[in-house]
Amino acid sequence: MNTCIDHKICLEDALKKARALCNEKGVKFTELRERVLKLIWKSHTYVKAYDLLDDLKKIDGSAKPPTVYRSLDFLIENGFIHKIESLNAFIGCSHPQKHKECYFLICKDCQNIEECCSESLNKIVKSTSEKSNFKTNSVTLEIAGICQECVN
Amino acid sequence: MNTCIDHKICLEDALKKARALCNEKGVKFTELRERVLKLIWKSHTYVKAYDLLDDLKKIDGSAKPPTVYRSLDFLIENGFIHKIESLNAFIGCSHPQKHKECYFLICKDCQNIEECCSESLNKIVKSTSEKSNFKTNSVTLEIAGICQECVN
DNA sequence: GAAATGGATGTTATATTATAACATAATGAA
DNA sequence: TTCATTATGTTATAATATAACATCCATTTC
Repeated sequence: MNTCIDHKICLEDALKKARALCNEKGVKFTELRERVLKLIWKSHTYVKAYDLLDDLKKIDGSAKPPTVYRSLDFLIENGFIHKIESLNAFIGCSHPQKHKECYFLICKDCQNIEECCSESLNKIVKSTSEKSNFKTNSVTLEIAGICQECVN
Repeated sequence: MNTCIDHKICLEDALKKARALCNEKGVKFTELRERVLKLIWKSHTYVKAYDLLDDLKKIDGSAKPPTVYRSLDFLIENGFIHKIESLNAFIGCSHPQKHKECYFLICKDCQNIEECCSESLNKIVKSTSEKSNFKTNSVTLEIAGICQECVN
């Protein structure tokens, strides 16, 4: 369940964390990257790359696909956003400090995505795949359905 | 772990099951659809739509993207193949009779994909998402890594 | 058997998602 | 300052997927 009440706080929080982590890692949180992260955090709904591009163009008319995709790559690499594979879309990460395997609850009604972590679920997924003697590198777990708000 | 020894058997088995299920359901297993299913079952590695298209063109020079995508849609709808979201690729389903939620072990080395089912894992995923009062419709669980063969 | 129906396929065009390759600018280290 | 590196700009194109309309073909209904 999404606990966001004042979304300004989500946004500020995400930017603050990103700034801090970039500092810590010695990577650059450039104006462009910040802009893109802001646009992604406009809401809790997922965002498509070319919609981002349209938004960016309003600020900088010269923005082009690589402008967006490079920023997305940076933000993903550094754990500030996630790609939602089943939607070819992107969503802000709510805990980039302790970025690790998480899963996503994708509401088909309101397009909100909730990012969740479950240590026990992680363990079970890993141990299940290890039964097949499979060496796991990454797990994509995306659950589509209807969120609590929309069920009611 | 993939137990395929004689792949002809996998292929024949898949075709037989598809024929039987189409009969049962009263849907048409046309020549085109059979061709596409055969091409997908050429191996246990995942297949990309436009590679399929190239293969199809060798048989029927007039094949075009919709030719492939329509067959893929049919095969997915009827549970004969799966789409691998994290790869934009397709793979045959090894148990279309009792088609249900399964997960995929995707080897980044050999491109083989193993389809697995775990009733207990299913249950845990569902119950975990229900804790968020989320009404689950579909689960995408794709695990990338190195398969047993390739580890050795 | 003719006509009507609906599903499958053919065909053209285009939408959507993403990257390659090379040019230029900005930043920071030596 | 020069050099190296990283970031961004720019052009072009690759890769993935669907819309829309035409035609064909099988089945049924008369």
